[in-house]
Amino acid sequence: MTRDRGIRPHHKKPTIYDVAKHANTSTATVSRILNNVDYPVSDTLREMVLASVAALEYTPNLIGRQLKTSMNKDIGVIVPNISNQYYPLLLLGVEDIARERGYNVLLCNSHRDAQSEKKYLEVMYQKQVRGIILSSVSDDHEYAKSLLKKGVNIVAFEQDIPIACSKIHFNYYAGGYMAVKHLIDLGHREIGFICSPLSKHSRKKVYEGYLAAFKEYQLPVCDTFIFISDVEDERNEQIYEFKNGELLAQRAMYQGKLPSAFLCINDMTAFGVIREFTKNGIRVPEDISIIGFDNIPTSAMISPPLTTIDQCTYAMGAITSEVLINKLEDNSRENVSIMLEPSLIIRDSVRKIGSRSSS
Amino acid sequence: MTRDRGIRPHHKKPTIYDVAKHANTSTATVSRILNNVDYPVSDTLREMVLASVAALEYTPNLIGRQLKTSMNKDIGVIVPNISNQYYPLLLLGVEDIARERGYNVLLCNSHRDAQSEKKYLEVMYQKQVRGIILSSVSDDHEYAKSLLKKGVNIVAFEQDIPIACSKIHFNYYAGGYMAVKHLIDLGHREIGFICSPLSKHSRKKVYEGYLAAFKEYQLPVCDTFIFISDVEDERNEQIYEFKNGELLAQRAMYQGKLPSAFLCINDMTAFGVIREFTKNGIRVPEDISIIGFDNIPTSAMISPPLTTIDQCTYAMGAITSEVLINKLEDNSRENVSIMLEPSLIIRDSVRKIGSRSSS
DNA sequence: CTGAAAGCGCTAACAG
DNA sequence: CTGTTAGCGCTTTCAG
Repeated sequence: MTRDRGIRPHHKKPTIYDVAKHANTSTATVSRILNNVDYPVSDTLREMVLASVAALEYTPNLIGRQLKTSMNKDIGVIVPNISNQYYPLLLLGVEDIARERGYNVLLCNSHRDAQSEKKYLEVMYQKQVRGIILSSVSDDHEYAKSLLKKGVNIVAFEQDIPIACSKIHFNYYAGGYMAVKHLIDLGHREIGFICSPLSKHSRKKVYEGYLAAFKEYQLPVCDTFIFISDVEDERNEQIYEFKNGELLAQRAMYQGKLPSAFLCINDMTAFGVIREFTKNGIRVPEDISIIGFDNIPTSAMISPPLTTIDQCTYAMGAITSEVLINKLEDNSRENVSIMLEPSLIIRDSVRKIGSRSSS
Repeated sequence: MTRDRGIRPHHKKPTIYDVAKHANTSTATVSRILNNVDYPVSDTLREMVLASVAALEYTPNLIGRQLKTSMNKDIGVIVPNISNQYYPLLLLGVEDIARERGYNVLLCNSHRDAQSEKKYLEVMYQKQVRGIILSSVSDDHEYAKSLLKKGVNIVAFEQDIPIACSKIHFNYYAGGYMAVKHLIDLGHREIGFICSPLSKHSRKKVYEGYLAAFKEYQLPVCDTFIFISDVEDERNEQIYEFKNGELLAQRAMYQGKLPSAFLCINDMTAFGVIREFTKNGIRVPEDISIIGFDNIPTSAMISPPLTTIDQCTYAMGAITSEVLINKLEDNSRENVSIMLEPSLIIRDSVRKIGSRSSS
């Protein structure tokens, strides 16, 4: 006997039972029709059910369905902070692919707090999310590891996390190298480096690439042109990077001699550097060339438009999303480790210099 | 008799039944302990249950809980496009309050497509989301209205949507007025306006405020200084606004006489205007003053730092979130309509001019 | 203080 | 082709 739910109060949402009753059929039939399974249903019934669905304004309850099927179509994304211009682009890539394949995105900002990160991971797990894109800030990977063991799929975004999952990397080393090579090709020999603390893997790699280019061209590295700050402000990284650029540019100026070009660890820092130089009458690129890193959207919109290294952020997001969803839909897939390559975006903040700059 | 689920395969997640069995008690007790309800439970049992939870690494399944309780702790947010610098800030405000009050955010980018918007609304409804923050792009409000009728709470963000819900507005009119007043106070008399099409309410209001200030000061509006483009590109608004600024600045230059100052409809447009002028040897603010609108983060980081109207985006997000959650937790609350006021951010892109500029 | 059992809305055997 | 029914994991009466 069908369960009798009695009269449903008016404010309650209609369920599949209501539809079945209204169409004089069973919930099984309704479910079959609604899910478009290739299961034979008579046209008469189909029409009636569809009519009832419309009449009752019935909408399936995904919670009920999920409880039954354990089919979850969400992917969780944890990023440090979406107000950093970098992440929205990433997210857009993730979301576009997700939508294409029928997934929804659950976004969480960890605010660079390991506590928050863990809490969000927990919530996602409790919500039965089966796939997570993690741009982790935590040093403690135990929880992520345990999720993996529990069958959650994780794709690590831009980090060397010692857990067995797919990883999406960016070749920062090549980016640093490429930037310096470009400068050298344009005649620069004294090339400085402006950077926030080398506490992050990405920064270290850019720096290594920077050094490698000198070696490759058998050019001397001049330590006095390397400015690396030693304090970090995790709370407000955008402003921080900018201010850091200002500060180090100032320090460089006070020191006396300037190189003919600077590589900045990211575009935001480059903005600060350019601002500080401009303020002091040092023109970019006439007096000094600046090259950034990241290619955030605004880098094309400042004066002068910034020459920079593109990180193909959107594409990274799209690929990350794809790797994760592929795994979700075919668990036999192997974990992969993908590294994306930089490309040089030439704009107006670097100039060619004819001769070796006087020393 | 308790349902016997038999032996649970190893890969399956432990359920509350497993915990109960392991602790030699009932699911009711486990549930009570886990939910911290003030229900008397003996210390012995509590300890045993907690031990079992730990031993089995049990994590409650929120889907089961939600199906039972109809308690959903998500709030949906639909924005046009998060890659616009404006929205991440908004979202951060929304999320901070949400987290504080135990809610999670479901983010969706409508990409300014009414179809997408509706689809996301549907998905949210199906997921039993009870509260939605909607920055709508659709002209068809029928679906939103129907959701309202079905008990979903909606807060409309920055738009005059004809449905009975709470609304959060920004006083664009006052912003436009304030910007022009600032310019006038600094001696400017010929003040131009650069804007994308007046198809949006916000732009119209800024324009009205712009005009109102002239009236207030009994100054003539000079139509030849007003540049409003007539094509819109919804797909890539950031770049579009920038290019629009470049284009209209160019048009202004070709036309011959320039005003002493321009109000730009948003910071991105101002970036384009500044870029175009700078490229052509017209200095900001020495030769022409520029004031923006929005106060996006990068507006402080360009050269010169942009004087602009602050839209307190983060605060708007926080308030929106609060209004929504208040309603969710106390449905007797009345709908409110809140308007936030602009404030002037003085930086370096506007200069004082001593005398009336020669005509 | 504790436990049995009834469902929340849905799908999918399984039996006609 | 159609319908009955057993749960998915959880909370919460209700009865001890």
